[in-house]
Amino acid sequence: MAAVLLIDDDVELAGMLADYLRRDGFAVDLAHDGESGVQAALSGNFAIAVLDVMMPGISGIEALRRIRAGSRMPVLMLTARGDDMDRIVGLELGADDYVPKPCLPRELAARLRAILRRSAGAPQDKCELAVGPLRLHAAQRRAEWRGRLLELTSTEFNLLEVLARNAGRIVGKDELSAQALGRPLARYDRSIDVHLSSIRQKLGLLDDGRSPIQTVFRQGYQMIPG
Amino acid sequence: MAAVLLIDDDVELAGMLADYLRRDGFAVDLAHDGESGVQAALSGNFAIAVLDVMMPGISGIEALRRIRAGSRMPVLMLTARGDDMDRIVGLELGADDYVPKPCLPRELAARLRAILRRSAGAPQDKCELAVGPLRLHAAQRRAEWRGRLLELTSTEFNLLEVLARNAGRIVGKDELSAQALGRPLARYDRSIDVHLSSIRQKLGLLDDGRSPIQTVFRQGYQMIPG
DNA sequence: TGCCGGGGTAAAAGTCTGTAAAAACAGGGC
DNA sequence: GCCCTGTTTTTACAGACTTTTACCCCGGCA
Repeated sequence: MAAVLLIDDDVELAGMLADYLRRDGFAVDLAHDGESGVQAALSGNFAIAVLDVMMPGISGIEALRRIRAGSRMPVLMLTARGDDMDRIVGLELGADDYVPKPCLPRELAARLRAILRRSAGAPQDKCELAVGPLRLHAAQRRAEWRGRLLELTSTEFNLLEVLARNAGRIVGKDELSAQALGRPLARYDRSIDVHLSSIRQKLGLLDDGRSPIQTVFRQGYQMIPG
Repeated sequence: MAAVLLIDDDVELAGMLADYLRRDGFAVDLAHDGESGVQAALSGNFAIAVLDVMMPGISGIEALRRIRAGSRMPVLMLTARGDDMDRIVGLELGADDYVPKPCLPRELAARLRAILRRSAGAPQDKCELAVGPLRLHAAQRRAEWRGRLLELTSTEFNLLEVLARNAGRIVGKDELSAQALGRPLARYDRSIDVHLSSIRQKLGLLDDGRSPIQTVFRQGYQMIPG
């Protein structure tokens, strides 16, 4: 069934939760520290991650930030009760839900199912995207151009993905910054332009000699649909 | 980029949602009661409205009814969880989606994007436009004249597109400015004239030696259909 | 005829974008 | 901790695009 990644340093508690979830029909893998958790989350093998906020080493917040730098997978955070600070910071970083800890396994399972149901409905996630000569495997973060594997950095992939998902529509720089860089666009910020420049170099041209990503002066960029 | 109108009497919650949406790349304006919300929605300045069902004064349902009386803009409703009654009534009135409240900002953003994507696709004027020797592929921002690719700047393309969509009709400068430049026409503004001039140079003449874009003194410009 | 409000267009002025290169950052190994 | 390496952001400047300015023409009207 759904593959869940449970990231929690408390080995015993995590084990218990995992058992319950497995009995409930989930496939569960464990990570007991932030480092390996982030790595596993980015492997693309999980449908959702459950992340403990309080961990030695990288905190849950930091782990979430790193996951979000490379993936939009759903993340549910386990947080100390009433810890609003974390809640707000986490929301900005794009956590999908919170469950106060200690929690009832049954509630956790219910929330997981709710999130999965939601994200299955949202046309956002992970199938495969093809736009003209470009193919994106969002779940694996792989991109091909005319069948050749593209060597993109993480940010470049994010940008390309946002543009591809909105192919045919003009996407503003502010939106690109928010979605691909995870921060609002500041005045005089040229990051988007610079990354776009390198993406264009790596891609190449369309059959008619134009760039697959068009600049619309003062409005943004638009990927040409296929 | 996309302009969102958020109508909710809970000032604090609305403010938080607005902040999140702005960080996510939306342009957000707020209305804190139904009256002003409906008015703003009908101003035509927003791509989508988010409407709280529970409000003092006019309810969300009534607000939706009034908006629908004057506009077909997308409307997303925030509704108390499980409030099926409202859901059904709202659906009949033509709401585009529901999000249970309290809601996760991230989910709201995702749904907004989904609706906008849908409604961008719906008016399928995206396909091809042919006016005389001119062919326009709006979704690809591509223009051909007698089969040859035209090298137009962004603004030139916008102008040409507006004229082509209204081929045979006189389009006023104020309308051209609003649609192609995205701002109202100011006194002494000659931008339209200048861009038209360069478009004419890039196009060339019709078979009968006239310009494909005619000037109608004091009224505007007209593309010759055919 | 001479003035006036428009429009055509070249060129100046002001903005925005492309891109190379430097600087700042982050992760991994020692 | 410190260095090495690859990535992201900032900086700088050149070039492209848009808007403003200026000057010319046209036609209507007193």
